[in-house]
Formats: sequence, C-alpha cells, structure tokens
Amino acid sequence: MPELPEVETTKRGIAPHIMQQRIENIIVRQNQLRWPIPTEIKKKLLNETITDVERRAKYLLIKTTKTTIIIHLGMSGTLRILEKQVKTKKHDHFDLVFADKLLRFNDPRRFGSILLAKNEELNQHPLLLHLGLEPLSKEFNGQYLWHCAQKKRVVIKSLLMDHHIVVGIGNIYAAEALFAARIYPASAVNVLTLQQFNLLARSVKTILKKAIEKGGTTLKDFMNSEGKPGYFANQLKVYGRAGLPCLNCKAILQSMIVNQRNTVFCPKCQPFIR
DNA sequence: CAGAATACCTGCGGGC
DNA sequence: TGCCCGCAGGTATTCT
Repeated sequence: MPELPEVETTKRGIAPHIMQQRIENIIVRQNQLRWPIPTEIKKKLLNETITDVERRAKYLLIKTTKTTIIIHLGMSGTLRILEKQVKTKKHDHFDLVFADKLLRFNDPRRFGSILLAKNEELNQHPLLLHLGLEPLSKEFNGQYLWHCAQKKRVVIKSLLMDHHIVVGIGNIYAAEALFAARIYPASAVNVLTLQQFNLLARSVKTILKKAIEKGGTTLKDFMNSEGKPGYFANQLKVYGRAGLPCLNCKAILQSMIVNQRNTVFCPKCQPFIR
C-alpha cells in the first residue's frame, strides 16, 4: 500500500489530532510486527507529550520531548484517529491513547514496524541512516539521478525504487513516473540521456505531488486517518492497466517482471532502446 | 561488492 | 462451496 503519498496523507491526517496531546496509555495487542515493538515502550512514552509529527521516506516520526516513535506502515498498515470507545477489529495491533482520542495501528500482513529512538540519536538510527534524497526536495533532480546512474549497472526502474538513492517511490509510482517520462522500465541506466533523467525527475515530483493532493492511492485497503480512501487510483495511467489501451496512444499496455515485480508499460510510448 | 533472490505475513480472487 | 495456487502496494537479509 503505502508509498510516499500515502504516508504523507497519513501524517497530515493524524498530526492535528495528536500534536501537544499527552499519551495517557499505550496498548500493545500484538508485538510481533516486522520487528517486535520495544518492550520498554510504555516506560519511555507514558505521560509524554507529542511535540512533532514528521515524515522521512516512508517512515512516520512521532516525536516527544525525549523519544521519537518510528512507524513504518509496511504493505498493509494504516493509522487511524478514533474515539476511545471504538471497538477493536482484527489486526488492530497497537494504540496510543490520548485524552479523548486514540491513534490505532492496524496491519494485516504485519510488515509494518513500530520502533523507538532517542531524539539525539534519531539521525543515526540504522533504518534512517542510509536513506537517499527526498524526491520532493530541491536536491533531487535529473542531474543527481544521472550522477547516481553512472556508478550503477541496473535498470532504471530499480534505480528509481532504490531508497539508498531516492526514497518513497514504490511499484505504483515508479511505473507511473516512467510512463510519464516515456522511458522503458527495463532500460539500462547507462543508455539514458541527461535529458531523460531531467524529465524523469520532474515526472516523479509531479506525480507524487498530485497523488498527495488526492490523498494517495487506494487499490484495496489504504485508508487515511479518517478511514477514507485516497482518490489517485483513478488517475493511474499504467499501473493495473495491462491489456487495456494506452490513454496516450491507444496501444495495448503490456506488463513484464522487473525486480520480481509486475511492471506495466506502453510499448509505443516507452520504446525499448539499446 | 553489487545486484539478485529470499523471507517475513495475511487476504483475496481465480481456477478447478 | 471449498480448497489450492498465485499474487499483492515494502525492504532487510541472505545468496551468488
């Protein structure tokens, strides 16, 4: 589910409800997520006040005076703001309880994670330390991508999804950005021109921004903090449309496996070049 | 060492 | 109806 726009949507949804709120209780129903929820979480966070809510890559960073909660939604995680009396459902693994609301983490596949870091050590946290650029930052541009490509012998879709290089782009937005930039997903990075990298970087930014405006993409189960879907799915031009006509040229969209993942593209708009 | 494959989970749709 | 298979938006870890 969640790529950068979905995590950003979640962040914007929860922040106003939890900022400056004191944590009155913490409930862990299932601590076997991708990594176990730290056993000391209650000791570290009880009665602390939320001072900040940030996003880095696909990680949500919920800060208190001393400790930051690092949350990753994995493939199927959602965070919702709920009234305290709302009954739990299957896969509701974790609650942060405030004065009159609670923040509830639900994650059927349990690929998500909830971890802690001391504020002063946050930047050194192993999960955050080696992350690449934020795609919406000024530093992320065609020149940067081109520069990264010179050291690599991979295909362009892998480069886009490599979070050591640029963060937040998953299978959906990689496919969409490559279509927008008219680049064949399995192109070796060394055959692409600087001009193509420029267009690709611009496409990434445009698509992510639009997706954030629409509240993210809901294919199956993404929900924002109010339990509502995002509306970018109906703007997807290639993802999930294999066998249907290209919205640009009417050629039949094809799919192939790149990096173990299904990848849809237009054979005419994104021609194979070698 | 870079790049590719694997593993971690549950749920769902399709085929039989 | 029900069982089995394959696949799903992520990414650290293990393999080659």
